[in-house]
Amino acid sequence: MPKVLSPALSKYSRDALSLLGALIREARLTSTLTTTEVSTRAGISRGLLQRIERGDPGCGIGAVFEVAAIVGVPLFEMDERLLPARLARQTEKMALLPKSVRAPRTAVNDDF
Amino acid sequence: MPKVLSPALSKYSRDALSLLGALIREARLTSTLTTTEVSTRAGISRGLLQRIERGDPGCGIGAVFEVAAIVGVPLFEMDERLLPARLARQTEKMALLPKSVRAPRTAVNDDF
DNA sequence: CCCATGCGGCTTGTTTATGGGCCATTTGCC
DNA sequence: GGCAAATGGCCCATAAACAAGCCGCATGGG
Repeated sequence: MPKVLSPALSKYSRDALSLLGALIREARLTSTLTTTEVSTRAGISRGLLQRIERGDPGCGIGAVFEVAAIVGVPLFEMDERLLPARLARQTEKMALLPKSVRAPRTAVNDDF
Repeated sequence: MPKVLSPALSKYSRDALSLLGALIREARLTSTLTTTEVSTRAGISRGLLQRIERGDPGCGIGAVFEVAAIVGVPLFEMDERLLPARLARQTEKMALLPKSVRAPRTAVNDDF
């Protein structure tokens, strides 16, 4: 018995996935790199690269990011050099907020 | 006998993963949502959400994007409403480039 | 037009992630 | 300080991703 079918991603997520895949494919073709080339560099199989370019939600995010990096698709609309600094800043911010959240009465309970 | 250990992601990818996880966690805490809350809404387990916030490369990209969407982390530094149009434009562009690439002599063979 | 080659899809076996449970610890509100 | 709740970590069974190899078809250069 199959079970209920994965809850289905939101349209936003699916669109984002498709877009990322398309950007990767475009970057690869523009660079004149074959699927074999890129997949080998990324340390993944050619089949997985195809799924990534197709926008398959099941792909490991590590593999996707790695491929994006290889073909030159910026992950955060941000230069590669800036990322470490950005991460450092973010990490600092994290220290300032609470480690855990407290139950808000009931979700959005503003009936007063 | 194990095998060689996954090729290890590039620093860029690892940083990007960590940053995304941190952004998600920040957004969740800011919204006062518990891990259980968010994971339930995303249709994933609490454990997976924890790995996502930790920046685990093995997480399915679909799950990560879905969580990001739920807590409100913009995937492409772009408003949710703009995504479909952006995807459409990209899709059009894709039609214009070659479906396959031709072998570049030999990698970067410009010894003339 | 012909051919080499890139590509997409499929199958199979194995590795791996995921879900669900549980516990110990930390955290923040009262 | 006390306590309920949130978090993080671990284990196990199952489902799923992944690699590898093969195919025929499409494609673009010569």
